[in-house]
Amino acid sequence: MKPVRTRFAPSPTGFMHVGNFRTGLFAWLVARHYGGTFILRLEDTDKKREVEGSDEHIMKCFEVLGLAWDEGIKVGGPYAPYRQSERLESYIDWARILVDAGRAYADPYTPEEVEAFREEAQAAKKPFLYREHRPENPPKWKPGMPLRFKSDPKNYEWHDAVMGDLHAGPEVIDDFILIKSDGFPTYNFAHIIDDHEMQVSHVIRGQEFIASTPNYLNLYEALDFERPVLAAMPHILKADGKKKMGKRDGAKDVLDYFRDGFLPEAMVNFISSLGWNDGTEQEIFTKQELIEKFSLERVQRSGARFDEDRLHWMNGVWIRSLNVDELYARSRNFWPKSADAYDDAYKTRVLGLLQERLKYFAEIPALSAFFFEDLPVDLELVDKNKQLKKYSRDELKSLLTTAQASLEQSDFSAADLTERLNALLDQTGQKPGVLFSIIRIATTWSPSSPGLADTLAVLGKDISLRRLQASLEAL
RNA sequence: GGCCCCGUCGUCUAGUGGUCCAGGACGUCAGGUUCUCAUCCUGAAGAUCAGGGGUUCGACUCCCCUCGGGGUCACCA
Repeated sequence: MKPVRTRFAPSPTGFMHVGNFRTGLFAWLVARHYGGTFILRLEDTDKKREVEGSDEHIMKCFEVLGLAWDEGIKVGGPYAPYRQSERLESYIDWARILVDAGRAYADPYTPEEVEAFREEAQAAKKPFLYREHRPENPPKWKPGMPLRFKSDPKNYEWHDAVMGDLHAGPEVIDDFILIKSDGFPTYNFAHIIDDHEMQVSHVIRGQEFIASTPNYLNLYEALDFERPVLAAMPHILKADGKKKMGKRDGAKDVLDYFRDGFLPEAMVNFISSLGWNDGTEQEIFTKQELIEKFSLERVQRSGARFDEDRLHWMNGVWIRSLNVDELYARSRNFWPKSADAYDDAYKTRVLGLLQERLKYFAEIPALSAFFFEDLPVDLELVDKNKQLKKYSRDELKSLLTTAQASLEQSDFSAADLTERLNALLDQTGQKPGVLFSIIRIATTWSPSSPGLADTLAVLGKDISLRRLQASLEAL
């Protein structure tokens, strides 16, 4: 078997969304699975659509999710350069070979004339086929003129690693443009030359290319290139597709998720689960497991919707699986301004309490606010509380006073706090629903918080007692 | 419009002729875990396998038709 070499070859036309990225991830997985090579190539042959900075963006997506490329832009490799705009001579060379073999010719028409042909076909409700207007004596081609492939229409059957056996008739094969008048090759031509020169073994791309595959097959023959393994990836659809699951993808920028504090492990796990599974009931996969178990044959043929709820759940699973120190190291950029005054040890303890209720890091400020600053007294928390609203302010105050007396004696270790809180239950004859609720509210003024004893232990004696006193005065 | 691809719980999916009156996960709902939120545990609802015809002793699985969705028909990728 030939060495496995896969590539991801995006065009630098904007940010990368989850759908694009998954294609790259799968190509990466195939390479790693077979101990092969993963190439990151840039298809920048359309200068008009190019968006500055997208190459950096693309690379960052891979870097941030921990997917290294062995050859490609920035890192180089034996088949450099890996930007198509820097490989122009190569395309011209192959174009000349095709011209000399009588398999390519100059397109003598103006864009307007071609457009007229197209409209004609449209009016007749027929698909447009340039070859029906193939000129009899085309001028000799030279750079600056559009060059077309002289196709040889025929039936094709081919195997797609994902879609299975596919076929198409000669009616879909046409004389497409090889080299544009600006001297740049089209994707249709350039990717075939590059894949051949770079020894790419698996061409993994979106299923929108299925329709043009017969043309590529025809070109492979004209060039006498070996066919690579072909794999068409189904699309990822919008989550809120409702009835009109129309528009494809619509997914967010991959980096947006990273900015919101989703873990690379979870992103890779989740994206790979969109359209792939290993046939067992396993849901959580490490990158290593993915590498071992992945196969194109098990990729789904139908499109998948991007369900953020499921991503949230999965990210939570990964957050809970990390130890706190590791988690803290990764969460550094997500703490609120008010946390600046506190040291790493304190924030790590806070994070320890947040860990099991965090879905992604961007939630940290909202969930941890009361650990860093006194929240305003909000009497509604008391008045709207199902248990507390049955009691008068004086009764509640009396409970707090009793608690205050006991807590003043505490060393504020979680163990001692737990013991005292339990003793307070006996002493006041109250249910936890009442006693703990009022203490929790009086020390956090937050609608929710981690367990009372743990929260007080992290808050510490000074802050806890000070807030208790302030609340006593405010009630 | 031509050609091509797809169609199992709301969502991601298991399923390759019988072990499926269809299994798992997310989500939802209910209950439990000394307060809240979350975690964790238990349970429930949820898919006439898009519909209709065949083939077969037997079909989610094979064939045909219909419907629905998507892709493509660029000097874009």
